Amino acid sequence: MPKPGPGLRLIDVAQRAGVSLATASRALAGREGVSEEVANRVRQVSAELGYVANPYARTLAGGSSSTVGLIVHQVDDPYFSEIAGGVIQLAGEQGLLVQICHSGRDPEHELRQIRNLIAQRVGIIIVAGSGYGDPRVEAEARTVLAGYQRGGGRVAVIGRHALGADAVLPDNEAGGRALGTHLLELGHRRIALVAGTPELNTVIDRMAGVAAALRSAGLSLDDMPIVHTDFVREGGRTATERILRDHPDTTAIIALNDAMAMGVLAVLREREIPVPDRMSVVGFDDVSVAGDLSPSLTTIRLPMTDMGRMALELALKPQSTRPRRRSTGQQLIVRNSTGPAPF
Amino acid sequence: MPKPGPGLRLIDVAQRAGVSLATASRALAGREGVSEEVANRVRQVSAELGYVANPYARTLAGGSSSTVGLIVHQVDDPYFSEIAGGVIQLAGEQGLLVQICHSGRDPEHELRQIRNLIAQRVGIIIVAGSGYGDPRVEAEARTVLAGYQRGGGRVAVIGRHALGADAVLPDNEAGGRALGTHLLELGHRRIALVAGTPELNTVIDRMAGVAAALRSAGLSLDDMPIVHTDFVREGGRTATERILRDHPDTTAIIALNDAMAMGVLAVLREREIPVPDRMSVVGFDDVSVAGDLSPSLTTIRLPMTDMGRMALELALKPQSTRPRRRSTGQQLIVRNSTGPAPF
DNA sequence: TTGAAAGCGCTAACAT
DNA sequence: ATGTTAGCGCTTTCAA
Repeated sequence: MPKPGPGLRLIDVAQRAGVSLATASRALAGREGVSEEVANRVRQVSAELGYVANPYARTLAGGSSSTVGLIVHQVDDPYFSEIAGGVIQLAGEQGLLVQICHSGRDPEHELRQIRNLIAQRVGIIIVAGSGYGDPRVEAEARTVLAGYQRGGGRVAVIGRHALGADAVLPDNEAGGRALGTHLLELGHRRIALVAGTPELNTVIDRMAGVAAALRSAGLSLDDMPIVHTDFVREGGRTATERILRDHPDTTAIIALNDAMAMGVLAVLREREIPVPDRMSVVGFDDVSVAGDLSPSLTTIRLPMTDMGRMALELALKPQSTRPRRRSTGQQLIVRNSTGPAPF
Repeated sequence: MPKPGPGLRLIDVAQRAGVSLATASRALAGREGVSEEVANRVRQVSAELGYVANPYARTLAGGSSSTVGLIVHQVDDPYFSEIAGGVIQLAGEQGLLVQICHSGRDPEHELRQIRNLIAQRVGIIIVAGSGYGDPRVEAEARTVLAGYQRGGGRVAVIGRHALGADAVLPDNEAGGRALGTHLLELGHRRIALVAGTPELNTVIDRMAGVAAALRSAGLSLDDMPIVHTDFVREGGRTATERILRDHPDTTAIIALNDAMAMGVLAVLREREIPVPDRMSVVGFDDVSVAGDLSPSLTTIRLPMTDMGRMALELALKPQSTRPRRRSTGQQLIVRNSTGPAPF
């Protein structure tokens, strides 16, 4: 609908520079086959005129698309909004535009979004958010992305290993272990796990870390109550209610992300169960509000903004023969939601 | 770079359906000039084949671009991430893609982003975030957007009136008044204002509301300490420190957004100043964590997600002769950060 | 090193 | 109601 905006076309630049369309194109794209002198003149004229290529024409003609597609569960979930912030930041520096869409943590819907982005001919796709334990669920996405990559598209994923693409991997297992160790050191033995739905890889990995920590202390995760609910705040609420009802002697709750931890804290506050005096609570992610909660939350810090940047960085490099992997590191942040076991 | 993805073109659909390119185009676009019967057949075939139009070709040929550009201060600021969530939600329902970029609350940078989006030929531009009191600062953006709209582009803004476009306007003044009234009713008389930078319209409007409430009680904002700092969490911290130092007898602090309120609460917590017993605190926006803070925050609720949806709704309607305006409503949410004045 | 010309896949006049 | 055709602005062979 919008008419030619600036209305400035490459041919205008070419004419002013006294060269042909082809030469102008080559000069601006920095391709070779143009003398330095002519190339400079063209670039100069282009800058003076404030010329910006029409991306539709460019892409249609076979040039590469300068937009990156980003799929997140929900942008208004702080974990994802921080990742998105990182992607947008770096994209801005590189002159790229970012298209964001929601997967709603639904593999079907996610697949649809991936297809959509491919149909939109974005040049880069970044998929953020946990993968699914069941490989069949992701098989199709993997296939589609493989085709896309074969066609020259670049893909990077955050927090999933099974997609055959460059990956930024949060240290979920190490983080889980750090949380478990922290609580054990405080003397807790009756620890409940507020976990997201068990199909999520993130949940599986974080649980494995906790299990490892328990094992080192001669304990087993199998003896602890584990409640699987949605991987969001409300899930944390539900799970906590169930734990308080079925395992009233629990002294510590591990929530596998900060969103769930917020739900946990909310229920404990309503029931007037003192944290950490009667119940310790830990989260995972260290979203930016974690330190402002009531009480401030002990959690594992993941560098979400950097993870977004890293993913785009990977995608910006030429494709490698084998998928690259970058792990993020993690750090235990002890705040006021954890204390010694009451008994 | 990415090759034809599915490689499916409109002509393929047309052939399979046994019609011409033009007919297929008309049928899929829902334009008239095609018999119901043929149109259905084409749509059927298209669906079966999983055809998705190449948006670059479509836009280049003069069709309307199906992407909407959204400019926010920062996506990882909850206020904006919720707005973005609303926009993306509705966009998804409409089959549109959303390109997000950051303005960084810098008018120059914002202007650059607007230009960029126009150059990218997006069909719709949504600008979220406060405008600037000084009309000159926005004059250029206004001009650029006017040109864009003349060319058929659609624009909607959130939280600013001076851009000559359809606008979603938060009830900042009414909200400010509600906050002032609430504190006055609790008996507070020494109220300090933690305000964002005074160039922001949002700040000006919210302050005006507070001033009105005070006036109704025979008081004046001029007699209260007002500290202008950055409109973010850190600004709230700085301002609070200054207030505690210079006006130790203050009994209530009005922060003009929740981010600042979080900074206020953080400082009070560190100084062990009891909230609300010694100091009441209110915020503005009701970001989703407001209820989980320590203590939970009394604030003004704005329907951010809906505001995002509303903005896109406005932009989806054909342009009207005069800019449309929708106000959002607001609601005082009383939580645990406010209580009776201690003296 | 440079230019001319053939598309990329679609929409929109213009014919029929 | 349907088909034909001329572009949209660019990249990229292919010639010169």
